[in-house]
Amino acid sequence: MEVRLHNTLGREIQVFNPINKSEVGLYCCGPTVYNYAHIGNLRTYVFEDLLRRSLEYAGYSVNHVMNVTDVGHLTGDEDDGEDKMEKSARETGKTPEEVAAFYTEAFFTDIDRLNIVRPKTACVATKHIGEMIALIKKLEERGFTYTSGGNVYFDASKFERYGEMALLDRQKLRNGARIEIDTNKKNPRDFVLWFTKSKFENHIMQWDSPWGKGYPGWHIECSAMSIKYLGDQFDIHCGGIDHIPVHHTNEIAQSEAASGKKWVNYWVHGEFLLMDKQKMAKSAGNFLTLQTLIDKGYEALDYRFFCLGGHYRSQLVFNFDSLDAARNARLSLNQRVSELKSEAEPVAAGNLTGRALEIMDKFSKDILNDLNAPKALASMWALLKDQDIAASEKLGAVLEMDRVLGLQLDKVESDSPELTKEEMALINQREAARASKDWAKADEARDKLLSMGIIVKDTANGSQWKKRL
RNA sequence: GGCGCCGUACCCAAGUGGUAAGGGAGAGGUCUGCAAAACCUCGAUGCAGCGGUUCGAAUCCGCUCGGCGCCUCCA
Repeated sequence: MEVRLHNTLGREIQVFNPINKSEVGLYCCGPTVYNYAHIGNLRTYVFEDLLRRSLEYAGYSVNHVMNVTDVGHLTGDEDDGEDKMEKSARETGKTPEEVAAFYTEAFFTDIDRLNIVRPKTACVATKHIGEMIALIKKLEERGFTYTSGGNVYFDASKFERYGEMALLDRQKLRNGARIEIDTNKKNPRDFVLWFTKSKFENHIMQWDSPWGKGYPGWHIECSAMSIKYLGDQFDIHCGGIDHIPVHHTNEIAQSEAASGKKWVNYWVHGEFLLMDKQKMAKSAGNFLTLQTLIDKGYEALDYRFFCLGGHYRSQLVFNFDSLDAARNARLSLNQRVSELKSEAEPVAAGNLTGRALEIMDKFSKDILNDLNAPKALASMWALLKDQDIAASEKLGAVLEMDRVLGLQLDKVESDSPELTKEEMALINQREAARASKDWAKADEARDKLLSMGIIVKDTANGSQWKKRL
């Protein structure tokens, strides 16, 4: 099946053609583990998971690599010049290593709860300092660097296509609009590859290098690690839209300057989650974590479902009314799947026929056309609500869809639970009360069953029951 | 100041030239002892506003209004 993706290089939807027909190289920018991920960050990982699952759905094997940044970089707008990792460490009384370990674990807990498939390789920055130094040396040998004020800089003027993806040439950049200008730079677009002159005192995390003891610049780790695990040319690199102008621009410059080749063929970027019409950001203090949602009684998958309701390239407005809508919709979805499971065995995806096959094909076409999850979900509802499709076909199709959607429909229990003796006794008591028209007693039994998680419904064929999902 | 983008029903949200997907909430109905669930029906003659192009525009162009992001912390 053909996959189409919006490529930031060229700003258009393109047919995806991998370098290697069987395996796709996919690099996703990962977390900086100095704090919890917020749900805006997690939206991007849900999008990347949708991308990975879609590629696998289309028949590709995906070599998925993600970095874990445990080297701190500069803090926020009210920058006091401190390293994020070390700031967090100081505030919590831990070492940077302990901080990294704690938030790395928290991050993977979150993505597991969201049913995001873990990357095949999660590479840690501090374990790849050697590769970073080697890459900087290569850039130095090829004449793309200079040293100033003790730091090694990338000379952007030496790389002709600098800023091409971000369309920087069309912009009249306002230098230092938001940050302090580094007077060591020859050109505002230059960036640090290796620091030896720390702006901050007593920097804990430092390594020996040919340029002196110090630590790497922000961008070099992604280039060094992606090249190590995926080669100096690979298929897809993704991340948040905010990375286009700086981080990814600089990554492209240093990677292509080092190899002399085009580095990445497709750049795919996810849009922001908005909170009260503003971007959700740690620095703005308006962020929510997944755990906060769970503490409020939502499930992680409710948030995943919410994310799938919007297209990854559109800003998505978060509020609790919308999250409630997602939760209710998912509850209804699970109920339907549960009922289908009690009625029939799923038809294998390859054996779908008729209307179910038609809907399945539309679903595939939409999801593989730049990951249009909202359209795909509409197909899913069309399938489930169709009166003429057999339960076995519906179940087979919806489970196939869930390979991409990742809503754990395979784990939904069949809607014919075994009851305990006590529960069964209550059912029988209620039936007896109903037979003698003792409605108060019957309702009491129903309420008690409900409190035990059993929903009773009366049909023409007698009472039926199901577990509350 | 420059650049990128958005404005679709009560809410969220698809739709980039052919006559408005889907979800949630809501209303009415069937069924029921009552519920619940399920199912049926209803819901924008309209896509921020005003012009223009076109046989035809939410979709293209212009202007106006409103909003978001970026311009080296950022998903």
